[in-house]
Amino acid sequence: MAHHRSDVIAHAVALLDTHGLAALTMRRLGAELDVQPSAIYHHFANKQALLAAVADEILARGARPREADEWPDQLREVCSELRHAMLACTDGADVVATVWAFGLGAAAPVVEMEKVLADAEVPEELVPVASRTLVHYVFGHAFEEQTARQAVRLGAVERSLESLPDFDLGLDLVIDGLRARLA
Amino acid sequence: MAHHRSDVIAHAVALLDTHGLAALTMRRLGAELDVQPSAIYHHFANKQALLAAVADEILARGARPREADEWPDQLREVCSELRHAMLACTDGADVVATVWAFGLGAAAPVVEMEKVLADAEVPEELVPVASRTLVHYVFGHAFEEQTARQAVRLGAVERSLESLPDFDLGLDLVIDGLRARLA
DNA sequence: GCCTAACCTGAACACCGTTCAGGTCGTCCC
DNA sequence: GGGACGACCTGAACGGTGTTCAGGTTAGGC
Repeated sequence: MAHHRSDVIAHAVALLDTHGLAALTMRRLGAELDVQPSAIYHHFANKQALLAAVADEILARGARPREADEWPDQLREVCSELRHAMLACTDGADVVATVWAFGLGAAAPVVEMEKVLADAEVPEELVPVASRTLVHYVFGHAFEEQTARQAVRLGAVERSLESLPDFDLGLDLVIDGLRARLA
Repeated sequence: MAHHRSDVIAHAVALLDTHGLAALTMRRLGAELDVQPSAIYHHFANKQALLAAVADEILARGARPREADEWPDQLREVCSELRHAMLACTDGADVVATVWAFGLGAAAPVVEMEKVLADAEVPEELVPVASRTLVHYVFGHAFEEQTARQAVRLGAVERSLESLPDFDLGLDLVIDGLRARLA
């Protein structure tokens, strides 16, 4: 039975979630689809392109309605959605952050942040600075949390998970800095 | 002629810098040292341990004297040193950030940041939040800058490098947020 | 009923990290 | 002088990896 591109993505996300990024192999994904590994190359030019699609799918699955009126809460909404979408899937932060850094996908959250900032009358030259600072914070926090949790689970390293700083507190730090810049 | 652990690290950093992370292979490193790949395992338990040592070496090479008196400038000094150390070596940000996230090394900058913050009478519960926010920002910014630059150089993606936000501006955003929290 | 496009096969290529039994060599101690 | 020991290395192998390619199958539109 023939598969579509979306089938491949769905199976890739499932494989990623259940067995982690290391298990997301062309061979294993092929086996999961009951297909030769080379068949996947009919749908994606290479593994990077597959991962880009996977990252976009992870973000799409985490979409939540927008409800806030004020820009600080709007930023919190976007950042929180981004964070939860990545944490909802094993190694999600790694995949999304890498794909985004390469400029291959996962761009939607940053675009939305820049729109919120522009609507809030943040000076034009400050918009990219603020959006990047926010997204770097969200990626860094999620990546560290997910990686540390996994390192502990695998027993690779002894490290207290209690020391992980609170997400919202750090986010408010950046938002406060932005607010101070607007006054 | 027999090599020491430090020889292996030096050659690994050189290989990383000249040909990038993808070329930092046990086989290639062995060839560079005129030695079988398996010989490296006499010095390091596995590649992760090698990379941890490489990350520490990258940071050590970027060390610069401390001159600032006030805590905001002290933070800028530490962050700037960390950033430049990573950018000085091809894929340096990737290596250092990954090693740090796994808790295998590259911890010195964060320790120093926490000391600066504690000495500045930042509330105890805010110290880890602030240090993590800063380090996530520095890692994220450096990683994006290095990755984007490489993606463009390889022609993998069309993307303007002009849109990269200024490092110091974003850093000041976080420091301002911290300052507001102290008042 | 043919043709085209989508989808897939199966084998191969050139790598990768890692393991292991064994070998060499210098240094220290008796 | 001789033996033990530790550091360092060999060479082959194992079980993976992403990717390529010529060719095969099959479903749908004209």
